[in-house]
Amino acid sequence: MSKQHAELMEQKGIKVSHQRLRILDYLEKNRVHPTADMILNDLKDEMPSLSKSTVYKTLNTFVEKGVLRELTIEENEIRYEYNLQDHGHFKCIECGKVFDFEYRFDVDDIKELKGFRIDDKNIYFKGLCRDCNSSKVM
Amino acid sequence: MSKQHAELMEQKGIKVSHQRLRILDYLEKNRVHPTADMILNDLKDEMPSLSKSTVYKTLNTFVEKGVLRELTIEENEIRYEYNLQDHGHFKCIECGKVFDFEYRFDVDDIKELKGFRIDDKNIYFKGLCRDCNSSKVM
DNA sequence: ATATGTGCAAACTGTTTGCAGCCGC
DNA sequence: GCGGCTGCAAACAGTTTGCACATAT
Repeated sequence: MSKQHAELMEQKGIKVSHQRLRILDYLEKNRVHPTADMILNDLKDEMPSLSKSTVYKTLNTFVEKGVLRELTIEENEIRYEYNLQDHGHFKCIECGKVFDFEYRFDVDDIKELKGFRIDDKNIYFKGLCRDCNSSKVM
Repeated sequence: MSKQHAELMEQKGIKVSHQRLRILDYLEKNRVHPTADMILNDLKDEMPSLSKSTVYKTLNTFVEKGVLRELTIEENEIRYEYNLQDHGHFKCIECGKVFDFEYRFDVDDIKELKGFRIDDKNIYFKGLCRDCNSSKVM
């Protein structure tokens, strides 16, 4: 919903613009952890003048202001997601899809990290998703 | 120890060469999860003719053959480590150091991943390490 | 002699930056 | 009219690639 997103931006001190709204709407709808390039390509159909630099700058702004989260799953690309809640990711090496999962991880148990301040937790697995795994077996 | 590394390479079907030995020795000694660039810079003092492409090609060979592990902590660089054992990483956003830690993570508990085949687990946190954290408090 | 590892430079890719022009308040 | 967002093109950085030469067996 554009209206809620406009409010969200104002709360976070981000100037509302057409491009920014569309990018945020896109990320809310397309929860596939897209890269900047995917976002650009998809939005270009409806907004032919949209530029690469606007997409990158916008995404960086959103990440800085805590509206989006950046994911490092592959080393050569940044993926973005709307879901700010703590959760893990699973990337299927066959079909390329990225799945979310919930986890419980007791950080206090880890003796090596006593006294550390943990700001950001990142957990991702790779392998075969259910569909790709079962079609492999057959 | 170069000799053990030479044997290891032979076991894994990697031809032994001077450059490859030195790079592997370096990674065994310098357990700081270096990037290709750090390795190149450090080794260039003793081996001025060593080239970027040799370092990259060698590291890729080692990763393919399972001698080294690749880490994705930052999205714009690949780090390498000699330690193949399953463990987590913590990167301090202040001093930049990367710490290892052991974890227990029961994957069978995760309902979203039932039926998935998990090949690779990757866990990394960011924040302040003990030293940087305590100097912040003061 | 042959196979393959090495080193140089150029190509590639995702991301960032500088700057002129445009838009909304 | 002003601030700042947008879009273009160029710059950048890490990585990969093509190719000629060097090297070891």
